Amino acid sequence: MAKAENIPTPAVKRLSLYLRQLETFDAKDYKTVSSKQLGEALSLSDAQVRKDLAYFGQFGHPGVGYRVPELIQQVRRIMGTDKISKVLLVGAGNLGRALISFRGFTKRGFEIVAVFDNNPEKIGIDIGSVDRPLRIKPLDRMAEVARKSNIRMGVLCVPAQDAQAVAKSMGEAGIRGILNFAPVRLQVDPQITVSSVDLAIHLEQLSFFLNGPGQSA
Amino acid sequence: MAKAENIPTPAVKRLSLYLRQLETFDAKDYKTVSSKQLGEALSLSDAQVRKDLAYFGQFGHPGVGYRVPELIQQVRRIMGTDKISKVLLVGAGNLGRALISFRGFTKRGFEIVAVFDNNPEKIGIDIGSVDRPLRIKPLDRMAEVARKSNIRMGVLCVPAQDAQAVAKSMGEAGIRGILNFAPVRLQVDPQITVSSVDLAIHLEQLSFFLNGPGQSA
DNA sequence: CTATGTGAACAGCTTCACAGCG
DNA sequence: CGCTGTGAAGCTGTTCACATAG
Repeated sequence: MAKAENIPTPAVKRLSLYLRQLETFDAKDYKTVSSKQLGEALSLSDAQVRKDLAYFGQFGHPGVGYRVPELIQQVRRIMGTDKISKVLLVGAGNLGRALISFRGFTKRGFEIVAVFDNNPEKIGIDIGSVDRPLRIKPLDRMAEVARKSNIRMGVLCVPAQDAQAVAKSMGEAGIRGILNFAPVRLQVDPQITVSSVDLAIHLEQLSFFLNGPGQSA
Repeated sequence: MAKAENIPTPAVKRLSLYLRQLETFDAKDYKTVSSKQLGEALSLSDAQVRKDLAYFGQFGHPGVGYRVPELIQQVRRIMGTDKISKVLLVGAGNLGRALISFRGFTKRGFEIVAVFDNNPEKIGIDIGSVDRPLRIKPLDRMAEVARKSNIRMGVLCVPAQDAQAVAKSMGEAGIRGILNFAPVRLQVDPQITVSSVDLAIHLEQLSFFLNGPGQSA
């Protein structure tokens, strides 16, 4: 019923959580699951779960709950992770290399297929797993490679001072979604979606709750 | 005026952003900055900036703006990052090792002082920078080390299936804030604060906006 | 009788608009 | 005058409670 435009952003975020939890239930051979069960596993109210899922369609069966494999398929389709998405990565530093080896991306339908860096000492080096190595390419080849392989998502893990420039290049290379690890607010064209992960900020949040105002210590 | 309890969570998150932006202005030798300037740099409204800062105290000077160095100090104090916080890390996999080498933590007042893993092949190995190596210790020594060094924050980057058990151990070791990279909802005692970073979910978010409903392609 | 989907009530956050201070 | 701090208004998201379907 809901037509994609009125869906609250928090609901979209939780959709990923539902998928993961559904997969866990599926692995345990649950055939159906109720909004209550799903909610308890994720610390959400049952009403929240129902309302969220209802934004995307009518998946539930009154008196029964949600059929697990069916809902998994639906959610994957909605999120576009029913097919594998090719991803490029820019910045072969510590974090970049860790992300290339990160299994979690592959598990959820993302494959890093190209790596770029502008450090001459890194270009040409193979990184990643031995069985499927990735050769680091110079940044100026990004547009060419992205277009040829039709890559539309990119991971950005270069130093903060380079991030804005690289984001611009990514846009010009046809990248439409950027996962940004640099601690800056990227200015990009409106058709490009940016999702930022700021590692230090998360620690600062913890610090606030531990050391901030209202603490006895 | 506001007494720490009524502060909206989003405002606390933005406080980190303000600090970072203020430091940028400070590096450019700005003496004062207005809520408008701060807001523009972070894509926030000026009213938002003023309201957020006002939750934590009266820092502004009417007709002038905010004095940059003064506000930096205040915000650091509020967040508890005016002093260096010791942090331990559990899980010396790819991500863990990348985080240990990550400069961003140090820059913002966090120092990783101990690393734990339960893989016998890793225990005893030195990782991190050559000048200040960290020797990987077995998990069962965590409580001892944490108490001796008075460590209250921890980074958790073990595989999903081990995360809950390790989180429990961290609680028992006196850790009060956990930065969790495992894709699970951790169940912890209420006095423990958890902040989770789920890398795959961020990519899924991008996928939704790129490949999800309402896309022409 | 069980569990969904959903309008209505509620809560929380953001924006507005302006009084007040330097 | 310029810019902050803040009640009031507005908006977005969450919870409630119930009609409805199996």
